[in-house]
Amino acid sequence: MKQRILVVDDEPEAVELVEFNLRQAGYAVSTAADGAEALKKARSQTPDLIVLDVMLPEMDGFEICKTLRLDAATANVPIIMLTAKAAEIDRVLGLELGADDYLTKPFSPRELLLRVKKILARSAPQEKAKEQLRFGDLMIDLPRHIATWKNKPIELTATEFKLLTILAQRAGRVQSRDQLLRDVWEYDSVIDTRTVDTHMRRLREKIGAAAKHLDTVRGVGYRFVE
Amino acid sequence: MKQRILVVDDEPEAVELVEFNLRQAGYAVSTAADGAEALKKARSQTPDLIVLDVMLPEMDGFEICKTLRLDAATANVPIIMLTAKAAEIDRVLGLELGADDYLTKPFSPRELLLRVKKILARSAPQEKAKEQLRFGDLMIDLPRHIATWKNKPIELTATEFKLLTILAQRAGRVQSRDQLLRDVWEYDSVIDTRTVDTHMRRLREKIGAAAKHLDTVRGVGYRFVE
DNA sequence: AGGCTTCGTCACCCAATCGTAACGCGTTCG
DNA sequence: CGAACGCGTTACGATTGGGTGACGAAGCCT
Repeated sequence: MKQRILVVDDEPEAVELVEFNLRQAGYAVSTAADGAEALKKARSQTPDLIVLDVMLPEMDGFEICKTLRLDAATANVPIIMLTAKAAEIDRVLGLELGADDYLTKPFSPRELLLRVKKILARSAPQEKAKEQLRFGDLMIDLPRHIATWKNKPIELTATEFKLLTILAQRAGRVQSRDQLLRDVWEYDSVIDTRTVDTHMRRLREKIGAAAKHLDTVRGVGYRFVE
Repeated sequence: MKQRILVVDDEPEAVELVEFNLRQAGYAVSTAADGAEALKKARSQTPDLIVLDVMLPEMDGFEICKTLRLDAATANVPIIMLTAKAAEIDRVLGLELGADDYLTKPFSPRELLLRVKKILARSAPQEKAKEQLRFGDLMIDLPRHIATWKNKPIELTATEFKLLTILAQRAGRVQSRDQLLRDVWEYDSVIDTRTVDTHMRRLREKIGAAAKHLDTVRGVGYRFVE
C-alpha cells in the first residue's frame, strides 16, 4: 500500500513540481492550496506526511502546523515545511512548532525526496500493527487498555473495552450478536445473545457522545461507523 | 548531567566556533582534528552526538561514519555531517551512510543548535529509559538496584524491585499476570497467578505514596501510570 | 543450628461486574 | 389495524476478581 503525502502550496507550479516528483517516487499525493483545505484533507485522509509551504494566503504555514498538532487525529503526522525566506526566524519557528524538517526554496526535487524518504523511514516502524485506533475524537489504545474521547479518558470494564475494540477493528462491517459473543466472550459461550444488548447499552452510556459511532442494524447486529 | 558532543573538524577556527556555541548552550564538548582521534574519543567517551566534518585529511567523514556504525559501542550515536560542498551527492551519501542530519557550510550557529537540539530530543528519552527511570518523586536506578521516593531509599526485595522495574519500563501499558510471571519470574514458572497479587500488595505497602502509580485494571492486569 | 528475611500458597471477604429476566416502545408484517 | 418482533432500558441476584491477612517452606546470615 502506497504511503500518502499531502502537499500544501498556493502556487500551482510549485505544487505540480512536487507532486510529479513524489508520484514518480511511488507515493500517493493529495494537494491543497490553502489552510482550510489543508486542515480538512489532513483530518479526513490522515496522510503519512505533509509538505507544507509557509507562505500561504489567509492562514500561513505556522498556523496550520499549530492547528494540526492540536488535533489528536493529526498530531503525529510528520511535517516538512517549505520556506522561500532564508530568514532564520522562520526556520526556528518551523522546527519549534513541531515540524519535522524544512527546506528552503529553491530546493532540488532530489533533496526533497531525500528528506521525505528519511522522515517516512523514521516514522514507518512506529506504525505498530494497529495498537492504537483513532476515529475523530475517539481513541482506543490497546496496550494501555485505555479509551479516550477528546483526550478525556473513558472508564470501561474489561468486557466493554473488548467489545468496543472488536467493533472498532471491524469498523463499517456489521457484526452479528453470535459473532460478537464468539469474539468478545471467547467461543464456547453458552450465553444469551441478549447479553450483548445490555453491554452495548452500558457501553453507549459510558462513551457518551462517541456513541454515535455505534450503529444498531435491526435484525442483524451492530456496526461501528466512522 | 550534561550531554556530551564530539566535534570533529581539522580547521581550528571552525572547531572553535562550534565548540563555543555548543558550550554556550550547555553541552559538554570534546573535539578531534582527524579520523583517528575521532574514532578513539568516540569509542572511549561514547558521546551523545557527533558533529562530523566531511573534509578531513587522511580518513574523510564518510569513512569515519561507516567505521563508527560498525562498532557496537558507537553504532547508535547520532551523527550530524558538515560539508563545504553543496554538491548533492555528498548529502545523499551522508544520509545513506547513516548520518542523522547534515549542514552545508557556511551555516549559522543558531541553525546548528537547532539541529543538535532536535536530534538529541529524539534520542535522549530512549537512552534514559535504560539506566534510570523517574516518575515525579519516584526514581528507579537499574544498575544500582535502588529505588527512592523523594530521595529517600525504599527497601525492596529482589522480586519486588524487578516487578516494579518491569512495570515502570512498560509505563502506561497494561501487563497481564501471565505476562508479569514470564518477565519477572522468568518463563517456565509454574506459579499461581495470584502470587502476583501478593507481591503487588507488598510492593504497594513498601513504596507508600508512590503506590498511586500502580494501577489495577480489573480483569486484565496491572499498569504503571505516570 | 537458630533466627531472620523472603517467597509462594491458601482462605476469606467485599465490591465491581456480569448475565438474565421483565417491561416498554417503536417497527414490521400479515 | 393489531399482533408479533426487535431492541432499549431497568432492575436484581449471582459470580468473579482482587485486596488482605496468615502460614509454612526455603534461603541467608550470623
